[in-house]
Amino acid sequence: MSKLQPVRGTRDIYGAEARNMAAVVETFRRVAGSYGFEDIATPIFEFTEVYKRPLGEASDIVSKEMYTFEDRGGEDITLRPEFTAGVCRSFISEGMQQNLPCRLMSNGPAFRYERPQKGRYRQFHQINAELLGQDAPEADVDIIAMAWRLLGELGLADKVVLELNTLGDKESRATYRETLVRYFEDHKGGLSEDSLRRLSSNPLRILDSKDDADKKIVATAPLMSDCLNEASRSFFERVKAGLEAVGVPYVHNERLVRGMDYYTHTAFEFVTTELGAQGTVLAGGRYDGLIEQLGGPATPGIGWAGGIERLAMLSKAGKTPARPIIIMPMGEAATLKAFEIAEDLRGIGAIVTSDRGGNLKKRLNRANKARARFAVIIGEDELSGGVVTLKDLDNGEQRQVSFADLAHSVKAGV
RNA sequence: GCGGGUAUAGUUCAGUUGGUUAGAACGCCAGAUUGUGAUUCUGGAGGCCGCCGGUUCAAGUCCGGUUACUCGCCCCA
Repeated sequence: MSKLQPVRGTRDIYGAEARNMAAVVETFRRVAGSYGFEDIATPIFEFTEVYKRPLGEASDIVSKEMYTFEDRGGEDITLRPEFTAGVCRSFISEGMQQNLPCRLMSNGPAFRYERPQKGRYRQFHQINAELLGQDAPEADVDIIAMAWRLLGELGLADKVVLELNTLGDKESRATYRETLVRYFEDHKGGLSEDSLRRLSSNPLRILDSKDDADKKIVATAPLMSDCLNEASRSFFERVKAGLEAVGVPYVHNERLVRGMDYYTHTAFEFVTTELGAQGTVLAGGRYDGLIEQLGGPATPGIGWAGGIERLAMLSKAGKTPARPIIIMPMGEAATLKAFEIAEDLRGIGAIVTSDRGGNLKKRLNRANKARARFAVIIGEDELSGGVVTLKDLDNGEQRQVSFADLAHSVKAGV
């Protein structure tokens, strides 16, 4: 008996989980707003080329994780696997270079065909921030400080560590890559199968390997910091100095690399040990060549993305909604009057629903399950007397209150 | 794509060395009040034991396959 269930790697989000995720998004929008970021909502699918080119043909995302299909018009379409490329496409399409810098925030689903795991889904949700048009390292500091503030407001300052690294500019990165490949070629015999594959596809990734044999070789591998040219070195120094000035703690992790090809200079990850293998909760970096690569005007950029599910699992920031008031009209005339009463109570900010079904016993029972604070009972007796019966569901006490006094009584918490 | 674990009621789980009508708790429904809940009492509904096949006189239980979930690898938010 195959049950009707959501597609593998997708799921229904409701209840406490939905509240926690909504709280992450709300906090993000408020915090990013305070740094001058404004909303942008780009389509959740784009022409495949938009993702393929910047991410790199050989990247895992492009080579095996994208949801790509041909639509009915024969267009090659891909569901967004990440936000940055789409936002940059939008920047170009809309001619935003006229008004730099752009501070753009967005949130929503992204799609990757991966094996699901705790904190990893095929449809997952991200918050995303991009700062376009500033090439100074202080922009990196701004955007990382914003992430740190967000994490703090989510109560995660103690659960998360900022790991920071630089990939250098194009030139430094190329030099390092060569140096590294040469080193690993000399130690080929000891490398794991995965790392041998990475040697040709993404040698920097080997630095991040969890294989014990690899780790030994990596331990004595040449460092990025030894291959940085002067410009890259001073860029990184200014990022670090800025972070210290603004009070964001970090650790320099020489082994931190990025999956996407388009990153340059600053790369960072906020990681936690509380989510098993999916420890990265928010990550990003600088991507100075990306917009040009997509065919736009050369424009520097830096941004990050945070996993909403992962942040929500850690922070549990969602609040249970305020307790409702439930109106229980008995009879036709009372039912009509109840509409008016309900609207009055909503007018003072209360959460109000009406329960018109079944006997009073059933309705009170349901009210109890709904965590209701008050029941407002209105039958023929009440109606003719111009009152309602206001019942406090915590202590069981009830009394008659006139229509005119009801809102006031409820507000006073009586 | 690769490896480990799990699959029994709406939910969380029991279920002996294979043995006949598969259980508990919570939840749900009804009754004990005709206009008074959350407590209490009584009763009830709800399971092709994930699916397919094999071994056996006999399978929820053993074996194989499959699917889903889950943990890890890969990769990533």
